[in-house]
Amino acid sequence: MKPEKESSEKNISTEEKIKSAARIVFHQKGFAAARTRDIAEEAGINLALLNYYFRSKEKLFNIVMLETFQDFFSSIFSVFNDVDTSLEEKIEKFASNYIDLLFREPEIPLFIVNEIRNNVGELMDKINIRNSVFNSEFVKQYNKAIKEGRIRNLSFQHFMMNFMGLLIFPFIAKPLFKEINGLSDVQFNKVIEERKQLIPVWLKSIMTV
Amino acid sequence: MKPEKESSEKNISTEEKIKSAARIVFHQKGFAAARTRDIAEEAGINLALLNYYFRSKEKLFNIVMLETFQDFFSSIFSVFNDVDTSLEEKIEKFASNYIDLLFREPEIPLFIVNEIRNNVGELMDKINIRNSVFNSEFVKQYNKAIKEGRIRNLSFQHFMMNFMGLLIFPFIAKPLFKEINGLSDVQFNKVIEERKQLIPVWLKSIMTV
DNA sequence: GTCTATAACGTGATAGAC
DNA sequence: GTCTATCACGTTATAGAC
Repeated sequence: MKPEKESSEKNISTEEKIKSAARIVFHQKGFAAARTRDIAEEAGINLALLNYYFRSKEKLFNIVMLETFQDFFSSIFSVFNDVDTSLEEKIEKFASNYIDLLFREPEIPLFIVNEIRNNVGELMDKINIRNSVFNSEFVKQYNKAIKEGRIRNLSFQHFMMNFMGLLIFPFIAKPLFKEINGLSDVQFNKVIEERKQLIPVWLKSIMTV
Repeated sequence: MKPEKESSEKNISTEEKIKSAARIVFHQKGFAAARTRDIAEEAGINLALLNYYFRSKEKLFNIVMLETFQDFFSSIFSVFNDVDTSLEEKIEKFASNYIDLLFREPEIPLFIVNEIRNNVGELMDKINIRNSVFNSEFVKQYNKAIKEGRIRNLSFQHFMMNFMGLLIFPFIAKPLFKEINGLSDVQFNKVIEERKQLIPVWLKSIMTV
């Protein structure tokens, strides 16, 4: 009775409708606060169909979560593994690309961070992010630059915390920053836009102090 | 029937027991995923007592949230408004104090950021953080330093995003950093401990580039 | 004030008609 | 495949005895 190998247009379309509705609702509310009824409504379908296609809320969530992670991290590694760019160019390109990505999907960082905490391990194994990072062209170039004395001998751990903190945290704490500085959405985005250029400059100054 | 002005030892003690149990559970799981049964069990009391003292899960949550915010932000402003320290000293002291605070209560940043998003406004008004920041001694010193040309003309918005991002983000993304770098809890804490000294140095180099 | 028992409700999931 | 109606269960909240 499960629609496993079906390929009629209508079938695929409905399944995708549910999945993309689930992305929206889960990203916004997290697993616990999201209701299957919200997802069904967002998708414009009946609640029963959700269970027909995905069997349970949890199974649907796991699919959404895994896809979100893969999307999010694959966009990182495409820049990190480009063999034709220097370390400095990678940093600039990454900052710019990543901020664009966060403009498009600003809820993802908080979603990822929350659900990692509730999952720990089970998920991490599936995407094996550790190896992807350490075998990347970026890390090789980073270590080479240190060996050649071109940048300060700062552990990659600190570098990553700095880079991600500077890029991602403003999105995570967006409502707080907006309130403190009295910014509209447009003004906030303008401040973030400036950071595309600023963050690489700041990182460079940190690395060469 | 409500225990409004009661002051017998036993009464206060039970109310406090529930509230501090609620802090623990809410901080860990957020509002939606926390169950009143968890809180009652954590407090070592009967579930009915929770409703007797606080009327509802939501009312209890609002109290916990407000107190958490006040604790968290008041610890900021005590450093920011010390008139006897320089800008540089405030940055050093704040970094050190704040990291110690986060060691003690590492779930708070994620809790705050999540619940601000689900609340927006209603909560912000109550603590009026905007005025507290802009009237602080810290901001005055920051602007004075710019006017005197001692530091770069970088808007306070960016400075705050940088400072908070460098300090707080590692705690928010702790499981991710631990996994990527293959760190134990002890090793992770050691890395963070190093940042107490490093972050002020980095900020200074950013501000004088 | 504190407990047990239970009501009232919301939510995930399924049966069965079409 | 899609819908309506309903079940089954977990959770919040309350009534009432002590």
